[in-house]
Amino acid sequence: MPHKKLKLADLAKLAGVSTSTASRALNDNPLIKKETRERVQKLAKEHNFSLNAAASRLRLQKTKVIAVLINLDSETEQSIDDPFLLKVVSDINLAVNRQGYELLLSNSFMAGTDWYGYFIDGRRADGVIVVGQGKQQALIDKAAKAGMPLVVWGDPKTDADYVVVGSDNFLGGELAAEHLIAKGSKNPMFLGDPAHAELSERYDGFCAGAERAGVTATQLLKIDITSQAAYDAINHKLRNDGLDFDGIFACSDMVALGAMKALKERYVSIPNDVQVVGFDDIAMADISFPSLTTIRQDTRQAGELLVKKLLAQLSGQKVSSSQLEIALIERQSS
Amino acid sequence: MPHKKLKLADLAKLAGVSTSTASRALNDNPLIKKETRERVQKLAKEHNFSLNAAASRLRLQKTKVIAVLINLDSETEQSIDDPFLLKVVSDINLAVNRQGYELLLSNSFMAGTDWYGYFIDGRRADGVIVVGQGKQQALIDKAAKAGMPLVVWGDPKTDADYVVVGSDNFLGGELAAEHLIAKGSKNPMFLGDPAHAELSERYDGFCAGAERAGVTATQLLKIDITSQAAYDAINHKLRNDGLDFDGIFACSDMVALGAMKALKERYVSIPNDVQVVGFDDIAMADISFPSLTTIRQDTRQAGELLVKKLLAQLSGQKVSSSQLEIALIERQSS
DNA sequence: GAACTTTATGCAAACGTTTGCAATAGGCGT
DNA sequence: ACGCCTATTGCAAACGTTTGCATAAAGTTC
Repeated sequence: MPHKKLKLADLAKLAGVSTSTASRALNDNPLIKKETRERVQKLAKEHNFSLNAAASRLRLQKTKVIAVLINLDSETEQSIDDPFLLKVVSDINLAVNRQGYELLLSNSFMAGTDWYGYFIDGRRADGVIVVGQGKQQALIDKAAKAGMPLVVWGDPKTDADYVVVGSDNFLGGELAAEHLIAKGSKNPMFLGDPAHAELSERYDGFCAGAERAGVTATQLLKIDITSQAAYDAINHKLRNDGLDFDGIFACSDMVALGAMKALKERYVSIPNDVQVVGFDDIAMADISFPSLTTIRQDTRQAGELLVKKLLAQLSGQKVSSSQLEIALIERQSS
Repeated sequence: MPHKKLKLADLAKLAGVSTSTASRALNDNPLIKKETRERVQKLAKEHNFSLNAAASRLRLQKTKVIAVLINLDSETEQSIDDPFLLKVVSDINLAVNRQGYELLLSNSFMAGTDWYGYFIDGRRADGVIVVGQGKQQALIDKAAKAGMPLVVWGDPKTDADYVVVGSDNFLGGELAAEHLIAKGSKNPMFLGDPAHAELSERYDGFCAGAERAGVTATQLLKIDITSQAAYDAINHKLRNDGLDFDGIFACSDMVALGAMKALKERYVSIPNDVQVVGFDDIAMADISFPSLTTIRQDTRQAGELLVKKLLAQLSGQKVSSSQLEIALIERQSS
């Protein structure tokens, strides 16, 4: 039997009511007698009826869709391979669904530069969650100014007129520095690129924490934030400067893992010669050997909060940025 | 200036033409005089005009959306954390966009059990890509029988009446076995769970390859396919049986990494005492120490092919399952 | 029993596109 | 001048919901 597609009107006919009654019944509108409502709903289930979302959206001017815009750093079209970002997206997905919304996965390639037009005017989504501030702060600003319901995963200390949710990166840096020093490190080093908003917070926190713990001279090894770059940089540094550090605070776990590989290859003992602290707490942190001490970002709560704030905006409330709590997870690398 | 939302009719008025002409002009319909077309298009750009997707979909009965349905193995609602699956999704995303489609990220939580009704009747998507056959083969079958445009990422040897794209898992197993043995392994072991369709192929290939290379007695260590389970299982085995194997073919890189951690902790040298080969080639394979020899799955090509086949279905063509080529990437662990 | 309220339902318009068909205008051959 | 063809545009219907308003039936009050 070929699939016979029913519309609301057909369902209504089956139930012996008008289309309007059927519509209201499906929405559990108390205007309709309870008995009727249940009859219609039961019939809908039996026939696997589902509303035409396109028609519904057109009529309601609402999509019940949230777009997630992944802000790739690179200009070149390429897939995301940062496991942490993917984890964030995955947790957003869950939170979105839990609120009865659907998730449109997008990127600047599709959205172009006029995000408001594309998503909102185009009735593709009711609001947007931007993951990663990347280099497109200007576009985010523009969209926010146009009044687009918008929440950004990034550095919550960003001074902008849009809402940002992110971890307390400064505190994370502090914790890392204090931990390294408490574990005996005299020459801790920061590995990352303070040019990124979030990372600069981590670096500042790192310096502040170190100073407070009595270590004023911290090194900064500036690199692209990939594990490959970390690997190369540490190799290069060991060759040139020798082992003039005894602790590393890496700006992400992937960077930390890259650094550790270089250390291990050169028989630098972790944590005896060099202690390492990462950031994110991706799955690999626990599986690497030695396992990686790191600052955990609570992605589950992040997803929850991002969505909650976006929905609040949609219902007209004024919301503000906020920070997520973080925690140091101590493992073997320190 | 508050954002003034224009509809097609407004744009038409601006251009001094009728709505129908404007519509056709935007679609580059040659019925319309070239000059007029260009005028309308230019005007659209200037005013950041974008069509109301809801209205368009309603009228066209097409959404230009492809849904990606992530088939979680576990019953419990939880986020995906398998980096390989995420990579697949990410590459599908790119391929989808390249074809001018949008990507609806979904899961069984939203779609319920009547996928056809939800996605197709509900006009949420034109077709669905299922990632991971998981335990819901029945649901996939049902959707396929209902005539839903559908492509599955999984084991292409699956005998089902839906289209599957996946790697040549059998060949992967063979390559792994041959490589291990060529590198001197006498007692290679498979680490994984042959209950899964894809993994059973890998296991069968592994056995066949070993046999052909002259090793008839291969071990099988059956585990949940997580790195934690692998870690635990290897630890347990070393304690109970001692080191009675000298090669591991892990069913995935994550499993391999978990196993390697256990080996390293007990000072079993890789690759001297035990050689390890993984499967997938996730980013971590290269960064782990020692770096992991593995069978690379070409996720980029996978995304491309999945989308291509789905679109072919949409245009009424008959398509069949197909296998992706794989390659052994030799690194330090073997 | 008239006037009024309450409860339950139906009618019809509107959301913004796309497209078959009709219409207009100009060109050209006879 | 007439018919006919082509090129370009416009009219109006349709896609399937949702909802303000009208309606109808039934209950309540005086």
